[in-house]
Amino acid sequence: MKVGLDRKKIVETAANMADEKGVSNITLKLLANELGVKSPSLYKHFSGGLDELNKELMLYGWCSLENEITRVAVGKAKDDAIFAICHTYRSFVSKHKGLFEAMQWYNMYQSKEHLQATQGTVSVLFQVLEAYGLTEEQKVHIVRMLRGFLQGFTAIESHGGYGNPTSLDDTFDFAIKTILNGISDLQRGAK
Amino acid sequence: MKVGLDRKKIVETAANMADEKGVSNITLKLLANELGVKSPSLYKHFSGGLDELNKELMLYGWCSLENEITRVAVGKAKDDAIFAICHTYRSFVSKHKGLFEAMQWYNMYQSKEHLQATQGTVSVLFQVLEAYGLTEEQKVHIVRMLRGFLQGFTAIESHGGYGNPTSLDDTFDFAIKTILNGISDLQRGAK
DNA sequence: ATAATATAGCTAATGCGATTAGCTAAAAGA
DNA sequence: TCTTTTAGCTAATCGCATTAGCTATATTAT
Repeated sequence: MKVGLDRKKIVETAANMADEKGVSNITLKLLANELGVKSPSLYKHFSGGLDELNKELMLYGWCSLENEITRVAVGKAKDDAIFAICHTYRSFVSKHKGLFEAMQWYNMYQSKEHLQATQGTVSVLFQVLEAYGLTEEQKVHIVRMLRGFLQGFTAIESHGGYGNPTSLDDTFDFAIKTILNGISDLQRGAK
Repeated sequence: MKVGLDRKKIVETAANMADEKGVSNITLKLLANELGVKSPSLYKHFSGGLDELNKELMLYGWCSLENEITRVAVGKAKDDAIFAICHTYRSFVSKHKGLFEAMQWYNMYQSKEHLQATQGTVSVLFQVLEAYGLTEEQKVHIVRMLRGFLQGFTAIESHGGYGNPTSLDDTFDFAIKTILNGISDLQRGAK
């Protein structure tokens, strides 16, 4: 007793468990067990129970992704930076399938707090886009397209939804290149 | 008693319920209630219980989407057809947020049967791409990119994840156009 | 038409995990 | 040292999924 838990330790353990067993298979009982504690004790740290834990898991996931992305984008610009960010995103998802599932649940928990969750990641993208001399609106389109593609592609990939034997790496790079071309077109004012 | 249920009626009711309350809030109790029956009775139609129901929900969703997409693509070719398909996909999701959630769960249920679920939708896309004279591999890349973008964009949109006031319609059309440009580049053999 | 069989739906019972209530002892502070 | 907080515990409640076994309606065969 008096194990000395805190929210951080709990969330991290839950994140690992999510990656191992899938986020929907996390139970307070299992989690408590893993932490050497009984399940009701977790309410001392998460009064909102399982719901609150899932919310924290989501925030934790986006925060981790933001950190990885920010780190990899340091010292890179333009297409280089975008490539690096996209690859980091994809590899993050492949390493954290369970956590990524939780990250997509910012539906159940809609509020400013949760909209902000993705904000960090989004703002890194915006910052990189500064270098291209686009209008605000154009940047918004690009960021949204990138986010949409990244989330969809990685979700499908991590669920084994792409059946064809063709290389997924090639598809991924092709897609990024296509989006980068879209940026070029905007720069040179193509319709 | 002897209400005369069948799987179809149950799945359709569940689909509506998913769209109203969210797929995670479907309980056999509520569903049975809605159908004028007690929850254990549902096991006579779905021996696998809630799991099997969710699986059927997923299959039903992809099948519905495939139908809508196929119907709208009749008599259209190339960019026209792709635009129409994408818009249909997006509007399907906005009309069926709950069902769409279920459709994304083809992870829990991975098997050939479930990989086939998306197959119908995918093959419509392939068919449309025939007209562009691309290689098999190029078609695979395009289809994957389209699927990734469509799923990600609509998921984020339906969760209210795009916070900016800029028009989402514009972003959507911009993205499709960008992908269509990618097709053109492939045709003319751009690097 | 009648008897035999199958089955949709029901009630009662089980089980499990989330959550709540109330207790206790370790830790922090006056 | 005395008080207060609080992390963790046990016991109890609740709701929902699921199972077991019953019954009456349909269906099929005779």
